[in-house]
Amino acid sequence: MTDDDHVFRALADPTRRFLLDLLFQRDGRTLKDLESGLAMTRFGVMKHLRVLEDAGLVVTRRSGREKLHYLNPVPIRLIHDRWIDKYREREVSALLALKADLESKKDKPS
Amino acid sequence: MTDDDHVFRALADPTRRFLLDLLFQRDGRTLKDLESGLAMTRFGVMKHLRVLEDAGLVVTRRSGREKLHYLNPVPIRLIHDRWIDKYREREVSALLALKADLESKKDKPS
DNA sequence: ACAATAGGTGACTATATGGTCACCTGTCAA
DNA sequence: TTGACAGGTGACCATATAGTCACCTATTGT
Repeated sequence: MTDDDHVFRALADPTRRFLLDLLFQRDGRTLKDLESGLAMTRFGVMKHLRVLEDAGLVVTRRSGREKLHYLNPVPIRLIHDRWIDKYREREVSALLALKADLESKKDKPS
Repeated sequence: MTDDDHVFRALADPTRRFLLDLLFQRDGRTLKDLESGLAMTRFGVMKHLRVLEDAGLVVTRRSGREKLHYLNPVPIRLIHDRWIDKYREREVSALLALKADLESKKDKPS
């Protein structure tokens, strides 16, 4: 439908989210590299990377016979801005900070 | 699969994103209210709201025979924090601010 | 040159998903 | 109390999607 539709459909699959996690840790990976971390054939991973690229969540650069993949955070940020205004952002940040605080105290109680 | 899976699958559908848009504009709406804005039967809308509620993107409160729906921004924020660290956040914010600046100048050229 | 390597395409199957309908439950107002 | 109203359930069908495979192209190193 619209353009952002690609982004959300791309994020709907757990394998694709895991690929983004891998690229979040370290950019510029090749298909072979990414494939090795997944219990799936090369073709499946390639299809997923194609979807991510069409969505603009991953950008690529060719280097010889290799294709390097990079994470593009812009679409993620736009999702955030769509449903979180300045008012809600303050609320949510405070809430999550409080939660993180409680979690840390649970780990090492005084 | 995991818990956040519900969130991303919920966001994958354009109708559900539109429902979030409606709740972003104004909270506390009833099913009848939301249904009236969509070219779909009541049952379709109800299914979508159910998915959003299971994902935690929408929270509800009963009031007599009505059920009021509210937007919960927390899962959205968690998506953001998953793939945007402090470093990338500065980059992206600057980029989007620049883009917004160019757009505004395109609208009313000096 | 040529074998190995990295990536790519189109077709196919099983399953998941969106949407509708017939029918049911609980609540409000005259 | 009884009809209208808001919401809910389970089954059903058409389509979209994930994953695999046979087969193909381009680049590298020896």
